[in-house]
Amino acid sequence: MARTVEFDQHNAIEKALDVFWKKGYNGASMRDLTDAMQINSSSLYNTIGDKHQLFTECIKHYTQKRRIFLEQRAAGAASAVKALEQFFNDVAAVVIKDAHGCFAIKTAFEVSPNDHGIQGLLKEDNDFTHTFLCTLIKKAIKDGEMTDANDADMLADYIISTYTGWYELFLLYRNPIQIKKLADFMAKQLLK
Amino acid sequence: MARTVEFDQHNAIEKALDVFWKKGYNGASMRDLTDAMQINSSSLYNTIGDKHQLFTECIKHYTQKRRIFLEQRAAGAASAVKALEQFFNDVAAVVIKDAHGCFAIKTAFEVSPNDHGIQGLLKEDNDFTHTFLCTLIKKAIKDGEMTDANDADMLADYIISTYTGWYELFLLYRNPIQIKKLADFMAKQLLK
DNA sequence: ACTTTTCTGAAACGCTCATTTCAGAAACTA
DNA sequence: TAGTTTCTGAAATGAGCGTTTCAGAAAAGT
Repeated sequence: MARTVEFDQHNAIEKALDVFWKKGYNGASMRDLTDAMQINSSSLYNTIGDKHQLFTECIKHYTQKRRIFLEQRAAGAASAVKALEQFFNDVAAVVIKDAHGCFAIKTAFEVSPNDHGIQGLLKEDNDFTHTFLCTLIKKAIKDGEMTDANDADMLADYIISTYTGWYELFLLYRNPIQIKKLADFMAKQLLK
Repeated sequence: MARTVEFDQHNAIEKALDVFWKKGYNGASMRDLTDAMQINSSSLYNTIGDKHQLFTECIKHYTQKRRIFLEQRAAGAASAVKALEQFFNDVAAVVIKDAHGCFAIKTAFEVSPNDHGIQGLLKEDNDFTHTFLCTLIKKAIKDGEMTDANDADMLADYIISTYTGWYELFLLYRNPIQIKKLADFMAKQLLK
């Protein structure tokens, strides 16, 4: 036996995520990344791998974190409709908080059209959110809290596609009130 | 006097736009660009300028083209609601057609958070679409074709933010039927 | 304490990046 | 056609890119 890895991989990936999030995949240099991670590039290549593998880990880290958050939120809700309302509020709050937009959405536009591996990871992430929303919608319909005039799959896609646009608007205008209004409107439309 | 510029600047910018569209600002190299434009880099620097100035021209070119398209469409519609329906159909068709998503939206996520100049151009573009939709919505309300329960400004933002999400979904799943369903649902929600 | 294994830091790798230079070709005027 | 101006093409610039190398430091087992 001999010495073990010195740096905290989990922590280093979080630092790398911050860099990729701010600068994008192509905009972030290995120098930027190793500086933020506070490790030498040889250590990086010996453990995680090259730039693309590091990016993949960052995507996985980001999506898993969100997944855990969603599951916790759903567990604590009084009803399906309350959980959906909670979801809209959460999303609006996050949109307003993130200075550089959602990392997954950014990546969907910058990287995924030319990278099937990353595209696959983003699809998985999206599928999870889709299933999460579908379950809530179906439950709300069964409990008579929502009308069953539309199919749940489409409504879930609708919700997902709507808040993607909130990110774009907020990147351009930085107006929290604008986003709040949109979130309220969507909640009113769907849950009345 | 002496010789005049040999290459067609307008055409060259269109070629550059294609490259930026596909690869993004940071993903496109000057080599990629001059190859597609079929000019030498010295000619490029002598006329348009550096990479950033070229990108700026591409954004202007793209947004102006869309502006002209919108104005033509609005002029030929029978009523405000018909024009809005037309708009939804047009957007859905373009989303399905563009392999790499909307250039303006891509840029909003990749470049604008770190570049106020580009951000300003995208805001102008967005403002134009916003005003375009607002005018139609107000007219529809005045003509009794839409309910005036919500304010037109918010509804315009709502429409814009919704179809941004269609682009993301289509980039991930490439499913035209999914997009069509969302467009139909939005039209039904707003224009019933 | 010695050996063995593995990680680290600094330097170097070849390559591509955006940008500049400049000699000569091209096109205009007179 | 001669003279003038300006554009073009190829080559060169230095900096930065992602990645690899390797000597030596560090930590484990014996």
